[in-house]
Amino acid sequence: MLDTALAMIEAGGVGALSMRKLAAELGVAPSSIYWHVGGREQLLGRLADRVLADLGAFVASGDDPATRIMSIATALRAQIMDHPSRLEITAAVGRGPAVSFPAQVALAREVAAAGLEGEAAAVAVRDVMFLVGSYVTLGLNRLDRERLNRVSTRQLWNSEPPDDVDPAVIAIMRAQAELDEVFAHTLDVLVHGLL
Amino acid sequence: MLDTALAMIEAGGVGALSMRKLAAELGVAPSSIYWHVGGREQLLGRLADRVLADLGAFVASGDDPATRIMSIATALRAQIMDHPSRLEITAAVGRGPAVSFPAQVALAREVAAAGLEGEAAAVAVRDVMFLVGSYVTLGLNRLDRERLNRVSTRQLWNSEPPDDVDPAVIAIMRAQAELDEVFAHTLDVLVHGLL
DNA sequence: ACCTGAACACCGTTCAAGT
DNA sequence: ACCTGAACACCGTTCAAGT
Repeated sequence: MLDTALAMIEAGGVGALSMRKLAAELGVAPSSIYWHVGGREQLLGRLADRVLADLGAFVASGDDPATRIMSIATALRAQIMDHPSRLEITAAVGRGPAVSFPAQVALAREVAAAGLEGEAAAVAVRDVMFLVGSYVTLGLNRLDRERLNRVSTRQLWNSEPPDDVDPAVIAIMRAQAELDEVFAHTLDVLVHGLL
Repeated sequence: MLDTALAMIEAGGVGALSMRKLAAELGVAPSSIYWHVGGREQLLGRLADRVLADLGAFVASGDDPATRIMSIATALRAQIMDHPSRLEITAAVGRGPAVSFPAQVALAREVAAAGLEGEAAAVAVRDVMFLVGSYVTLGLNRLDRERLNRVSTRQLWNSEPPDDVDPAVIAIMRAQAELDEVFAHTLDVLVHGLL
């Protein structure tokens, strides 16, 4: 039953998990599910337990400290964006941050290896973690609205170009912004600034 | 009617806007609303038009370029976090990014004033805008789950402290992370790194 | 111990019928 | 032109009743 629920979520997001549909899928009355797990919230809680239980450890790669730190941040983001339903599930029960804990610990080690201590080290870990966290949240929000015909700011740079801004800049702002690239660049600047 | 709908959203988020409740509030049959606006999505669309129509311009403050750029980023974030329903509404109809357009233009001006040109300028605008955007998204997600008893990573640093990490770092990680502070620090490092 | 049927209180949306 | 009532197809949840 947990597997069936997971499959529904993986197919259409947490919103696609319906108690009645799940019951139908299992060939059982909706009320039967309530006897077993006790409601939608608890069902998601069980799934969250599972997700958090098989969270892998993180290994940094690269030679210099900056590269190693960036490798962890990038790996965490990739891990989540590759399996968005995992974070969706934990977030739905208010345990989203827990997903990042192993990465946070790995990051703390690398930051120490880079020579940072005490508050400077903690601040570095936090800045990087929140950068990943916020970019991931943004990425998931985008997935949610993928089908909607969005009005991006790109279109606005096209339809209402300000006349006192460098045309070269306007031209670039009109192009598609790749979230991956923006993240990578920001991470680069941030990490080098922190060390 | 748009005002009543807006009031409902401001009180409990976009999720709290129910066609039937809105009808009841107006003392009218649900089907009457459909005659006027044609459905929930179009109602939100109308509200989004309104929000986007009275978007104010941005004025930078401060003397040096870095401060001025940061002032815009901070102001945009504050503006959204102060009136989360505005972004919620535009985001619900896939026009969330449009909210940041005036700030984006202001930012482009300041970046140019700071001496950046062409791609370097565009990259700077983008990095800063996405930082704000991602932090705002994270902030709104938090608002959504405010009532849920969240398991933060702080608690995990407490219950499962890794033994090979500097105790001083662990102590700080256990403390409450203020989103505002993390954002401000990351923005500072990023902007100075970009210029 | 486990499952069902029926009910309750909700949704968004449509549409023939009224005025 | 504007509004209603009734209906349809959904939700999550509860609970007495069955086996």
